[in-house]
Amino acid sequence: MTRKKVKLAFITNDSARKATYKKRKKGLMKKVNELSTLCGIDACAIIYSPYETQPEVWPENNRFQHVLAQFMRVPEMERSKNMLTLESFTRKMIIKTNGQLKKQMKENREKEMKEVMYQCLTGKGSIENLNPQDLNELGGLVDQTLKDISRRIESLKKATPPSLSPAPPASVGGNSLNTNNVSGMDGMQRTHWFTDWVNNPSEYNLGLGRVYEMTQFGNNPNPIWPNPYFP
Amino acid sequence: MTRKKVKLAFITNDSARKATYKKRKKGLMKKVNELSTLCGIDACAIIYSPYETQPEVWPENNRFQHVLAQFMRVPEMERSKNMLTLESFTRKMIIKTNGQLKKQMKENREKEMKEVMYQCLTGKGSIENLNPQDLNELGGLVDQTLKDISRRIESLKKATPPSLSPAPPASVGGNSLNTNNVSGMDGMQRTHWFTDWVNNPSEYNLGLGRVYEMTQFGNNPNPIWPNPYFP
DNA sequence: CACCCTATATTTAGCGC
DNA sequence: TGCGCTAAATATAGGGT
Repeated sequence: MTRKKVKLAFITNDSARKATYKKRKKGLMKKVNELSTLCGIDACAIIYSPYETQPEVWPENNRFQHVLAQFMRVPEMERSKNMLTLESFTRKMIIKTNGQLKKQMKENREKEMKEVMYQCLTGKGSIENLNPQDLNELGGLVDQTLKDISRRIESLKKATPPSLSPAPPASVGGNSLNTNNVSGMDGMQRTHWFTDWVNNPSEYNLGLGRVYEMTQFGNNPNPIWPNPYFP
Repeated sequence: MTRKKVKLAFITNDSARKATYKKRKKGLMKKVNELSTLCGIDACAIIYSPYETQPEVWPENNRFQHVLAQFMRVPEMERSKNMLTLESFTRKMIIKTNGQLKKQMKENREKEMKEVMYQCLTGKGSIENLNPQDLNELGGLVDQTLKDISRRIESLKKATPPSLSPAPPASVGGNSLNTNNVSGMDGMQRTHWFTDWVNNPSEYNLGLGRVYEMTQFGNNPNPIWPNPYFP
């Protein structure tokens, strides 16, 4: 594999150029969105490519209107014509994004399930309003987790026979654990995304960044048992 | 150091937000330029920030005109007003870029000097048209290089007493060396950049990417002596 | 062509000055 | 405020499917 550093120059190979175009356009759009979100500002990008019949406008099309309108007063008529362009673009985006969404929803479901389990263990939630299927899935998850715990206990027994608890730094209220692990739920993406997204499809590719594995349970490199959060 | 993964959300801390804004704006502009250059297409970005009085338009302002004009027919008057905006923006850019340029020119000079030396060694060039200062600098460089070579020879003597030449793979015409090293000059940026740049200041930050060290001489991790290019 | 994968290249948080 | 630095986080080129 020759992952070389490409020179900043026109790519002559047609297919390579197109591939790069697609990858980079996506990256660029993401960046524009990030900048705009992180800093609470308006920004937009316009891309003219031979690969698309419509100019690729960007981010958050509602904002785009705002930005551009502010930049140069556009006659009403022109503006409405613009709207149409954006609509078709958005429609395409929705199709494109569908695949990602599906996968994401599956991952999210797993995460939610884990959170439910976690909540139950800490007495902060109940399973009363779960439907049969959910309960079934939750059951499987609990089983798996118990197995993981047993395994962990066994390995600890072997490693440090006398003390079963190499106890973490310490503990009133259990806030001693690395916050990154315990409240790792922060990064969780919920299924109601879908609703948000339907209402605001302008969130290109759903703003789905990389989704990180939860680290509370399972075979993570940083197991956190013994865990002060456990009663 | 806690280089954490920032959440994609508005940064509340004012100074942090501004810092991020600046860094990311720069990155974004660079990306727009790269996309446009690599794929030979027109693209632009517009950023509205509270940190600047002027909307931050972007890349290649001449192209920008083209793109935007194509996107929506702008009345002549509006367009010229726009020009003014872009001009002031460019002026600001020039100042901002000056620092980088200076540093870059210095690095470039060093690289050119090395190339001259290299050319001389391979009999492809001469020092006849160099001025006194250049010659002086070249002399210093040659001295330094000779010292480096001696040091390298000494270390090789110690390391492998019998054979002074752990000779690289092979050699008709010396094209056996890793092309990345020998023709590493490819990436060299020349001083006439300055001229190009003056004529086309729209090349934000001069398109100066990271500049890589040459690896032919000096204390690099991959010394290439014995070198078939040496007579 | 659209995706997936992964070795590398680039970008950028968070710091210290 | 801005800059340089470095560890991490991300983006991507090339190659497969």
